[in-house]
Amino acid sequence: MAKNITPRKEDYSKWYLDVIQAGQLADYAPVKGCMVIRPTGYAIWERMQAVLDRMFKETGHVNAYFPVLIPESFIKREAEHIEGFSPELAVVTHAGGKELEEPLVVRPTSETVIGHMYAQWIQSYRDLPVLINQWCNIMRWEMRTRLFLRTSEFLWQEGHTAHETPEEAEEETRRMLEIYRRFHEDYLAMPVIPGRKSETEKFPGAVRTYSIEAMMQDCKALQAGTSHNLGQNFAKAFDIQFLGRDNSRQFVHTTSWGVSTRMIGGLLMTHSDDDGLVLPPRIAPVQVAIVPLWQSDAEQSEVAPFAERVQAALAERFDPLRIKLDTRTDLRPAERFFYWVQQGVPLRIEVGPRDVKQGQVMLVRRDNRAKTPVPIERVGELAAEVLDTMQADLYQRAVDFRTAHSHTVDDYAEFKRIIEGEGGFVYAHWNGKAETEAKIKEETKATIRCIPLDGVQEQGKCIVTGEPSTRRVIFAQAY
RNA sequence: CGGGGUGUAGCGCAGUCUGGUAGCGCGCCUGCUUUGGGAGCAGGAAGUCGGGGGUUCGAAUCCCUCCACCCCGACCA
Repeated sequence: MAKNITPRKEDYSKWYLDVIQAGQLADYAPVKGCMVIRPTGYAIWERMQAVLDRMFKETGHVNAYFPVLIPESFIKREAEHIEGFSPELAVVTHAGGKELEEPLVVRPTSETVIGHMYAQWIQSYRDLPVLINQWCNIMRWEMRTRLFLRTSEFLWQEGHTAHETPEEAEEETRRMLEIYRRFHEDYLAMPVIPGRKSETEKFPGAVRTYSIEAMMQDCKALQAGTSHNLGQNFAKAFDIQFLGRDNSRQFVHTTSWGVSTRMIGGLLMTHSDDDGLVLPPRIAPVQVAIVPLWQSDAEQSEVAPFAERVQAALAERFDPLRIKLDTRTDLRPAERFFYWVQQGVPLRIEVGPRDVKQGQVMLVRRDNRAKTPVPIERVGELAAEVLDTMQADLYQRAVDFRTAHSHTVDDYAEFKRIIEGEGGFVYAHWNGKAETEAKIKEETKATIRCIPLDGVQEQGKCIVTGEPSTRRVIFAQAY
């Protein structure tokens, strides 16, 4: 049984790696900073993809694919973009046995190459909006890496849209942020705070960057998704012009938005415990594991068909591919139980000779280990109920955790005490200046996570300089 | 790039100071007993001790050199 249900804050990094190992999700690759995602880890990504892809399509987006190699000159076209990305580019200089005339950059993001294509595709306002998404891998040669949270190569989706007016672009940027919020809260059971990034933290080349910010179990913040209003910056750099309704040539307004395999890391650091993964039912690749128990052949002949009946009953209500019947005989029951615990499967159904006699099965929740005997006639219905409850409980538990570690602070000394102590989110007034932000980061390692969208207007004084401020921003140490 | 640390069996480590037959735990293989919460007993396989050079009768251990990785900063979805 679990000795520690919530991970210890000290050596949280080690705990995190242990969870990944326990769940057999990923390994470090031979190339520094890159990772191999194993089938169990990839299945989680596939679930995320499936749900998000549907949400994108419901909002009118379509998928396409652009090349992994980008001419170096493309990256250089937008001044902020090249400045932001050049330190972390991987560059191909040789191919076909000789040196290339122009080096090719392994995409760190695709605004440039997509902008290049949009310039050719878009001629008229009738061509707008363009609403394209791409599922792909990208590479950013980060100095320090961490499985899922920050690897040199990672999988993500990047949406790139082009619009006729600034209003439409802003609306799109906010719409996609809202989709990310819904996905995280409804599926991943991760409460997030949607907000705007400060100038310092925004995407290189963006006019405005929005993000959703989550709190991990060690009270550090994780930027879980971003949505950028790129204004006309990339349109001007790549000459994406169209003939408007008034017969004038205009630059389009573009957006980009993305979430990545980092979400898997965030999921682990939100819900998992010392025994391994805890996956919310709606995102879990395997929702139910049925573990039949028998010793003798006689017991097997009773229990096996009973377990299959359970499987069939569940298949009527759940995706059959997300139900596993664990008939392994080379592992003892305790080992099979623990295997599914480590994998984070939300619901385990134990079926033994005692249950068969009573016409029942035992439902066991992953998160709180609660066991409930249920009659086989109602197993599908009650399993679904337990999963719904568990989904809601996980979300509420995360909300409560975040609430317990959020503070409203007006005094810089207290600010420092909290940030350097237990950590968490600190809501404080700020004068809006980058130098103040830099000073706070320098002194406390805390950065402005976001300016919350639902923040209230109030008169206050900057926590450092005492200058007037009209709204609070969220400070936290971040991954 | 700055500061700190580690390279010994698949994984985690001891042994290094004080040179003398390569060790422990987990995992793996075989057999028996177990089996409603991470098994027990017995047997077994597996290591050019990060690479190269030097000192020595003899080097995982001492010296020189190179390499790799990890942690803390700067960078970041």
